[in-house]
Amino acid sequence: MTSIHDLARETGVSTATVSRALRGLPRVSEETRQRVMEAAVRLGYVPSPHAVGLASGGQTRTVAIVVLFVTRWFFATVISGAEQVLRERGYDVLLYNLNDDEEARRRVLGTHLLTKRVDALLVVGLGPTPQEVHWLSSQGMPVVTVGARIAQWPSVRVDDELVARTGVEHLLSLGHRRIAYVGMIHDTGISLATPRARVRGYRDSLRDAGIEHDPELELEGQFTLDGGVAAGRRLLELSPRPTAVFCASDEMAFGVLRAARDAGLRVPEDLSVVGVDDHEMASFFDLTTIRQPVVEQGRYAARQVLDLMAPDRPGQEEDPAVAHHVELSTELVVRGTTSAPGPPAQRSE
Amino acid sequence: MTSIHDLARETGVSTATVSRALRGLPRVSEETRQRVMEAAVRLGYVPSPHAVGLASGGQTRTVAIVVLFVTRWFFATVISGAEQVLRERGYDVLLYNLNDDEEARRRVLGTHLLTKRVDALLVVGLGPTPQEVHWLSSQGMPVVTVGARIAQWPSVRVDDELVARTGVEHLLSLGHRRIAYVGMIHDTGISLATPRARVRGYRDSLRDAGIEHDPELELEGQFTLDGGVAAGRRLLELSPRPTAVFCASDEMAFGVLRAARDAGLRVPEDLSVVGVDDHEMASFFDLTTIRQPVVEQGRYAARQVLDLMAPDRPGQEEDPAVAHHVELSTELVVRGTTSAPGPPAQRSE
DNA sequence: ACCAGGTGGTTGACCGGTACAATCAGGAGG
DNA sequence: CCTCCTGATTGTACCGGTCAACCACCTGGT
Repeated sequence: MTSIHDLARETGVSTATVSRALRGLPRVSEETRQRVMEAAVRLGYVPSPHAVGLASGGQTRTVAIVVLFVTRWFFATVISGAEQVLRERGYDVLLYNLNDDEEARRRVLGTHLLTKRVDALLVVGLGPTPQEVHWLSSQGMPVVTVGARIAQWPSVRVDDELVARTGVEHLLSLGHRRIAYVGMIHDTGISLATPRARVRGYRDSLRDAGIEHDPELELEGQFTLDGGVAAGRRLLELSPRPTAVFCASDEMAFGVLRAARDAGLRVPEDLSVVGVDDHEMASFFDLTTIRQPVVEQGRYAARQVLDLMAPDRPGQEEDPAVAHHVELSTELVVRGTTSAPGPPAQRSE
Repeated sequence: MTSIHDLARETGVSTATVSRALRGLPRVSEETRQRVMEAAVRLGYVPSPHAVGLASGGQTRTVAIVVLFVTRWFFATVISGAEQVLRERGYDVLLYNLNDDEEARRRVLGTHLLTKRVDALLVVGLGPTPQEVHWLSSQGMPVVTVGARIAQWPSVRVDDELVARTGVEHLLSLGHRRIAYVGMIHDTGISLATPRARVRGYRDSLRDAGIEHDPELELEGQFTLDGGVAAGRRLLELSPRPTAVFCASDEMAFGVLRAARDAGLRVPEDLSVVGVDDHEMASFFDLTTIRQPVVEQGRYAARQVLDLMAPDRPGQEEDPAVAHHVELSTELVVRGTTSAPGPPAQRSE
């Protein structure tokens, strides 16, 4: 590997001059700069990131993004939004895919990041434990969360409780009274703020409408297609059957639709279904859903991370002590999977 | 930030001893080691990756993965497979999402990677230009490709030509003669080996069956859902209509199914559809498809990358001069979207 | 003719570790 | 009692850059 010293020898100037020439700093004659540049290209010179980092204050120009599942549409989309704005600003993205592995989570949040390979951290969809929050803060690591609200850190999210209320109230307004919930009920170890807020919204809406809470109607869906199918099946075995289902994600809603179809039920006549996300396939299934801006959440979070790292920019006059929580708005998209409940006993058998 | 010097002062030993104590090297008394460890924890010591890298031969323990679209199921899944095995071995993943941006591709493959932030490179789904190949090779960068075969570099792929043949021959064997192709026809700038091989396989199968090649039946699908819908629509306006479609990806196949449904056609009676991938939603649509092992391709590629970086391991007796090309096997999964063509003129109008 | 000030460039001290040669203390062996 | 050996530890030269201080030279004002 050719180093800056080789270039210096080659062009007959000092390493300092080479360094400045290459970085376009002043105090280098145009002629020298040309010579250096030429030599750099000719010898295929590439600066060592380690040396650069060491010498100039330890920046890595890298941001870590921690997600639960890269393969899930929501996460992949957030990543894609964030990656784009980070790359535009010259930052690289280090990806940690926890894959629901508690052990991996511990290592990543506890030890690996601490190795300071990274200037900042973007946590998507999982709420770090207070311990981890404390640890990362004490290391001076700038962190932004997406989908979870930690007091100390800026966050970007949607109002998950409102999301659930919107969905459930849509169903209530159509006349449904027996409304099921498919989502995540029990924590699987990795604590998720989102599912919890959504159940809460669901329950509150029902309560506000004077409907008693029926634990039988709350099902585990794991936020996956298959989880949705399984939940859907169990749901349809109940009697009386619910007339509507609110699913905490579109993917689970797809699963429920499938289960309904398999059971020979008509949607929406026999069963209304609402999802959350406006997944790229939602319109495909003609699914009524609560749309949330996903790429935007990624973009926004990335910008917050950048702000965090460059605290003093002109025109920014905010109190740095107050973490900035952004809540993006959501929107009910009514499509074909919801309608008023059909006549209660129209099935033949 | 506390450095190794602070620890040395704190414990009253030299930095050299601290370094060895922390890394578990011999020639350090157990007692000293304990003292150092304790101090490290107490002061929240974290070694600087830059310093480590600089001092010990410039390794970064980071592998870059370059993909076209993180949001696409195939890519996300490959990433997830690769990330897992890399992380197990202590490597981090730097993600570059090209997002079909020719400019970004140039920067990443041409300049950014060269900054040597990375020990190796995993390229998924795009074939670097000969120039880029040469450039990266000359920099001594280990590269493995997924889905494209570059002579100089190891690769992991499926036989895309065979994939297409399998699909088309399945349709031929059912009696179809007028078979359309939906995939990518024209390069969008970023050169893709996969789509090209699949068209080739499609054409060859038809030729072998003595069917003349009809350019009207080859449609651009962009490998997306929407692209599939659009292609499907155009397809169904043709007359005579094709009786079957081979789609180069499941996502496009979903789109075609949608278009068919919208047009009031029955699948498979009026139109047979075959996809490629066995996408997680394929069984959902009851789609006949050619399954390819996706996570495995990621895993396998990651292992190859690791081998490339650790050339001499016991039990490895291969010729290093010969790049290793792995071809994983695929499998036709027959589901409900294919059948013999229906009676040619059974439609009423 | 002399000094202020700007340009083009050099030197050497870091940055935070690693690695290797040298040192040192404390038995074992002769 | 001296030599040799061994395990523990230290000193210090790197690794490949950046940065501040310093220098020589030239120009122009007075």
